[in-house]
Amino acid sequence: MSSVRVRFAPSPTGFFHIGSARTALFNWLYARHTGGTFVLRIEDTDKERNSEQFLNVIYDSLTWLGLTWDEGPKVGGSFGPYRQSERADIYREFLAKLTAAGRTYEKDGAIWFKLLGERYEVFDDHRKKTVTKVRTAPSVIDDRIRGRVERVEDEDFVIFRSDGNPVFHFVNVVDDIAMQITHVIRGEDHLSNTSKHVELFKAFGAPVPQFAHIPLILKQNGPGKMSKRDQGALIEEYQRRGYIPEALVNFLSLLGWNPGDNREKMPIAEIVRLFDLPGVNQSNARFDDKKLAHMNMAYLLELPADAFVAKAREYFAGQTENAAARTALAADEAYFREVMLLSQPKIKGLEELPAYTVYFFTEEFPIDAKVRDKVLAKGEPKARLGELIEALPTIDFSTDTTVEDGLKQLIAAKGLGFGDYQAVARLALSGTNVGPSITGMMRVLGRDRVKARFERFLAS
RNA sequence: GUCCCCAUCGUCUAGCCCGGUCCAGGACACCACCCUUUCACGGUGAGAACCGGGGUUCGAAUCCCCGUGGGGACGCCA
Repeated sequence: MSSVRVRFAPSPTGFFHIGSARTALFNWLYARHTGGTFVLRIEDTDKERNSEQFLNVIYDSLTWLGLTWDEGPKVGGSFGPYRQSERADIYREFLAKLTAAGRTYEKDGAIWFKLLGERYEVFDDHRKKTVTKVRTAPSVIDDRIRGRVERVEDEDFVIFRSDGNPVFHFVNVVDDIAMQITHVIRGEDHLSNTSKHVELFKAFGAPVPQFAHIPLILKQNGPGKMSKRDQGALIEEYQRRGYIPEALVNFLSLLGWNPGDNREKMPIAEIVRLFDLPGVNQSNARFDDKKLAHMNMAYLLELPADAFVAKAREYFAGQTENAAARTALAADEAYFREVMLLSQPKIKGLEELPAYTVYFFTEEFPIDAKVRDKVLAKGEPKARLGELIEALPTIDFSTDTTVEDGLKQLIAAKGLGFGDYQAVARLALSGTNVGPSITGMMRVLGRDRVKARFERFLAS
């Protein structure tokens, strides 16, 4: 194990979103790439806005994505506790050090961090008030992604609120020191905070960690960075919609990073092998759900049969509000499997499955009126269906190929084309014009059900 | 307003560090065609970009400067 220690430090103040997941992923990737340690630390110092529900969403989402942490809540570690709400003593201790060094003062009931340098007053246009500034040397940040960044930190800031709770900048730095974090990999929105953090590290006499500020993910439509309210922003939404976590991770890894060649779909082990901080882009990336969906389809397509059926079953089980899903789940297991495998090469996402397969599980499936009119308008579809019914006893239903052979014999005998039978048979069987191959459909439905549906359609 | 970051097809990006191999490559999306038993998958092809202006240089997507544009920060939120 290398000496690299990175941390992902979310605060449970809202649902877990894409941007947070990507930050977690890049930390995780760096830890795995270097053989280092990935620490999960919960920054829950703002008692007003935290909730256990959001905390569980963080655990669930990280676990679902496969971003397992080496130290943190649930798994422990030698630098715990890993929830800041449980580290009050540590913060008091560190505060005492700062106070002993003469770097703090009290104002309005809060404790402030005192910058070193000459003080002067100036009117701040933006905040519309007079503020006290300090002449300080610029903080130099040697960022592993941005390069050298200079920023002047010229105002004292609060480190303990008047309610006695420590503030983000303080706990963040204290914990990075206490947990011996070597690399701080976080969103670029923190770049301007970094000078505060550097001043604190220095005041503590602690080594400043390596910083790596990754680009932000911008919302797909409209200006600004992606926020929790945006369409498609929440990880749990993808979980609910049956996305393959590996596909989401693969997609996320490509938002701001690439392997240096044209490859996109890659196993996670390969991403881990190639990932490094200097390879991360400096510019923000716009989220593109179409590309994500495409990646998901690619993963779905190559899932082994057992895995696909298991995923499908899991997805259906989660759709408790969906009548089609409930009905499908109640069906015979082997039959369910056949239906799913027939559909696997056809769908773009698991969420299509209940509607896509509804007619396999019930006789009460909807008939698409437009398709019906279209099919009925051409040729003599009902006559063809009658011929099919006659031929049914001679068709071998054991495999797709035998069904196909049977159909071909009929077609040859009548001197017609496949298309003359396909559309009407499909309509009678499924009520629509999209679906798996007609031969596979017939085989899975079975002779009796096929016959009944053909006859019912003729009678209608 | 101040400070910081960024800038290649509509989008994600390769190329930039180490100027010439780039009339700029790949992917998603879109369009056309092919495959086909519907719908997809797949295949082939088309359209589509170096933000603008200066400079350095024999030569700049690549280096420098200035604009402009985009993003972020400026909380007793994190």
